[in-house]
Amino acid sequence: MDQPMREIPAAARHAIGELARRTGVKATTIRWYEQEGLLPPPARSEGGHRLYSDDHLRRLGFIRHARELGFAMPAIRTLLGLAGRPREDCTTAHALAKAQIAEIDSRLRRLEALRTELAGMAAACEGGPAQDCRILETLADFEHGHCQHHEHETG
Amino acid sequence: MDQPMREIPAAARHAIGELARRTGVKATTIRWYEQEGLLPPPARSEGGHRLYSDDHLRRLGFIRHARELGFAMPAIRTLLGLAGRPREDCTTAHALAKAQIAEIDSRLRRLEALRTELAGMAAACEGGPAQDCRILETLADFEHGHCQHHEHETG
DNA sequence: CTTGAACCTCCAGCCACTGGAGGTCCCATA
DNA sequence: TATGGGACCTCCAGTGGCTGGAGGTTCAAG
Repeated sequence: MDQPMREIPAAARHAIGELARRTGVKATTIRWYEQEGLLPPPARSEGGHRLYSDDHLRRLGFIRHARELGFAMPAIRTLLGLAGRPREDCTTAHALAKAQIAEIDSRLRRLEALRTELAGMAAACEGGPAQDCRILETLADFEHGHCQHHEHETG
Repeated sequence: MDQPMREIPAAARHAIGELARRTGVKATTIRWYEQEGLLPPPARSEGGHRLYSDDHLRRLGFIRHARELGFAMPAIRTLLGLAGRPREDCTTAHALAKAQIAEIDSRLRRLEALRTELAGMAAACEGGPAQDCRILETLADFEHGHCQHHEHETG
């Protein structure tokens, strides 16, 4: 009997392109994460190519997932740190998640308001020359809503 | 009788700070708009301070309003151009507004999905040590959703 | 005339990457 | 073993839409 069990998976070596393919994070971005200290520097081949372990793969997946959920980099750093200290209480993670939800809620409200206003503008416009266009008119009404919504989001 | 009518309002001169106060756009941003060609260079005082006309004020209001609605700079340039050619058909404005609505709709859908996932994570976590934290667990599940949502928005 | 707020220019920095230039390495096939 | 071409390397500049600071000048009120 051969003994394939001795090959522990965590030691597998993956090129950057493979990591990119498997996580959906571009190779350039992976290198940038390394530079920023989010991902530890991997081993290198003799020629200098990066060789990643399964730990790298997992960590990168964690980062990607957190990014997709809209967590900012500082929050991700915190979460990564916490994930690496399993005995610590997870209150921080909880707080970060709640803050993220609150952030998303505020964006949702803002976007819904924008949507309503845009839809109103678009519906009011009946075509024809620009001088009669309700869209342009509404935009030009610069006094409008000046004090109502100065929470800025840009979209 | 004096003749105050001769003082046409469009010729009034406003300092950059006044423009900033009245439009809610910071002075630095106003200067930057000028640099980017969104706002024409205003007159200057002898000492070099910018002196804006009411036309500037209106144009800046237009820009601010469009920005608040989430239009990107290129779209704003187009809208400004259109607003300056009143005889032209406003189809372009209509199309831009519709595109903006579509963009907002897509962001809304994405944010709603994120909200759902985050809320689920937060609800599943019952506190305790990080090693049992469902939030961290979910984040670490890097295979998760890899193929479902690769429209990226980052929140 | 003095004060100090407002203004000026220039330039660097923010976030989270992205892309290009110019070169090197790896490995599958002939 | 040679070769071709794709994957990889580093370095650096650019993206959008501003923002802030340094260091100096001007303006208007008192």
